[in-house]
Amino acid sequence: MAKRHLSLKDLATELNISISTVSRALRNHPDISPEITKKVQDLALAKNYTPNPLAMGLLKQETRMIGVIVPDLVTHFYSSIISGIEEFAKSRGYFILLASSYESIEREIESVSNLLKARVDGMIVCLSKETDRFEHFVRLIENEIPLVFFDRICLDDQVPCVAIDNKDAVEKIIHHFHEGGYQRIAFISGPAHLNISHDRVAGYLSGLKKYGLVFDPVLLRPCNMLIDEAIQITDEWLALPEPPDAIFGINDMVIFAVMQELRTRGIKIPEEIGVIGFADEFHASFSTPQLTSTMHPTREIGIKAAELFFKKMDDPSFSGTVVLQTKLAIRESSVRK
Amino acid sequence: MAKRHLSLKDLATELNISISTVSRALRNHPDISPEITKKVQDLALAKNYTPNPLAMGLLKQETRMIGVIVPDLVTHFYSSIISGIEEFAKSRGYFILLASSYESIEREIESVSNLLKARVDGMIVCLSKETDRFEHFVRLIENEIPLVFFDRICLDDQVPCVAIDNKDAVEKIIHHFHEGGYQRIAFISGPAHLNISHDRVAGYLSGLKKYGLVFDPVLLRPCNMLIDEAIQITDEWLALPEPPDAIFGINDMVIFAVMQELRTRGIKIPEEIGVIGFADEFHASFSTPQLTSTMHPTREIGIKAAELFFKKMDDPSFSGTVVLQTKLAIRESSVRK
DNA sequence: TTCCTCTCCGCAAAGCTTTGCAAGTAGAAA
DNA sequence: TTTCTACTTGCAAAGCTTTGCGGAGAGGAA
Repeated sequence: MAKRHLSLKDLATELNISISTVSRALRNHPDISPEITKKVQDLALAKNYTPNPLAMGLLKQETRMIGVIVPDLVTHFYSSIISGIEEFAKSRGYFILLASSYESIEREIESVSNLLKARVDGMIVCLSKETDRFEHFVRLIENEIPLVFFDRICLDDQVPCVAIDNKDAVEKIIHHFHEGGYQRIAFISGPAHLNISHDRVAGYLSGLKKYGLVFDPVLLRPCNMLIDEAIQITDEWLALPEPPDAIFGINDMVIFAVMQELRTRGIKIPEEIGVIGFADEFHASFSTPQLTSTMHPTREIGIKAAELFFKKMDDPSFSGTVVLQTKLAIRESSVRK
Repeated sequence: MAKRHLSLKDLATELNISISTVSRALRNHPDISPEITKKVQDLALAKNYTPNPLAMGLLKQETRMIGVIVPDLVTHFYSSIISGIEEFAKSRGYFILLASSYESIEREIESVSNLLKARVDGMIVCLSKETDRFEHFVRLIENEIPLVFFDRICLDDQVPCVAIDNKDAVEKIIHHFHEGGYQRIAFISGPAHLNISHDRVAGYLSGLKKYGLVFDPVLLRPCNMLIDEAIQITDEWLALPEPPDAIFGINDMVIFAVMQELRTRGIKIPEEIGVIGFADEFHASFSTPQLTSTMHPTREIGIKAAELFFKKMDDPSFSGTVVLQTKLAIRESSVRK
């Protein structure tokens, strides 16, 4: 199809000198005379020569590509993080090879394998919601392939991770609800094996305790992050003799589903039930009522993850988790008039 | 850093045969005896050998990577299309190299250049909103590098394109408003040089005519797709002696800004002003009131774009625009009770 | 004049794969 | 026994770049 790209050989032929001289001239090697150097560089510029990354990669044993695996591409949370990673990577001359696990561990494993086949220099990953075993990542570690996790993390004793302060984030939510006079705070959590779930549950328990609220096991429900499930749970709570007066959930999906269900049933937010989500600016601001939510520093997460990635490249023994703080953006859905 | 990947040489050394024999054995070449073939394949499987794409690329003059340039990564519209492209590409054994133009023509040009340096086999692109000159793409065409545009397109006499039926989409909107008794329909369009703008304007004009509505130039405003601008335009319309009774806009951003402004001013949707957007399911369904909107077949756009890409690879002379139909999802924001 | 020392440039290998061609062995035919 | 065919396998080049090392030429010193 495409015409062949220009190579050193082409330049060398045109100038009637050897390939190695051209190569050296382009890198300003002192062995090469100023005249030839100039002639070569001028021609390269005029003809728009760029070195062939395949050849370089073969030689240097690197592709300058980072594999990025996310649960999905369309959720704002992930696309924003990807955007951050991409920006930082680009500044270092690296490209991103994107793969989606579609929240499935099988496809996650497949993605790891595909990226490996593509010879990426390393990977930045957010676990799928199903991921409760990690052999596919252990294999990477054993082969000393740089790896970084973000948000949903594991193996953090060996792998650099970027996470938010999940416990603190939930305590902030409890605090805010408590201040507004809400008493029975319900939490739709995620799959138990995910760090974001149990860290947030920890925050839920410690938060309740801290503010002298009673823990009712009925009001803590794990879920698989599906809309129908969230609606189902909401229904069950509303059927309780003592239903909750506040609900928060583990992500956008879940909490918007709750809001819609409450609205369908004519339950007023925030008067009857206060609602808080983990959502992004755009969604939260344009919903009605505007949604109080924990704001993730998404772009920062991406940039930090990329930063750790390069650190890991330089120092294979590097690990440790960077914890970023969240901010509770208080809007209408949790503030009674 | 990472340990070297396994190569044919490693297998050859281990089996005490030549590299070429290993290569042939893996591809079931008839010249190789069944015993050796089996031995090689077993070892390759056991050791998890995968061919080095850099070497293959160098040899075959292809990278099996497609460069994808979008205005941004975080808008659902684009991420969903990317997801579609990725899926189709993966099924063909291709990877995607992602780049964002951030709606800037300079960064778009830079991205084209970066992807070229990375030696992608071709590109799939959605123009930035600023893009009103196309030399950077003409250069690709001249070098016979496969190129496909989607949504915001140009050079469609030489480049395969995927677009939606913009004119028809807007006519549907006008039709629906008209049926609901709305008379003064206002349209916040986009930059004049984009096809999506002028095609939709064409639909606006033909739609008004078709349904016997008067065209008032004041109610057709181009904008640069910024929130503040949309709010500003809304304000100006509301200050008119005869304000519009229906508004639709060129994308999510714009129309949510309008809704928020109307809400701030206590103007009832859809009773006083009907509103329709070009938005995605998720946003539209969870807003209040639920937003009537033109649904893009985003995933299909992505898949189709990828399909055309491969067609273009096979046949360099191929071009032509595939037009996909939209559907107007009627929800609350445009239906008076 | 002869030898030494710079200066400047080219050869060749390595990194990995595919593939045309040459070469080897074994068996069969003469 | 000799020669030819058929069957297997290996050599080497190409695709592109970097770099150690060897070499050629020029100039100066002895």
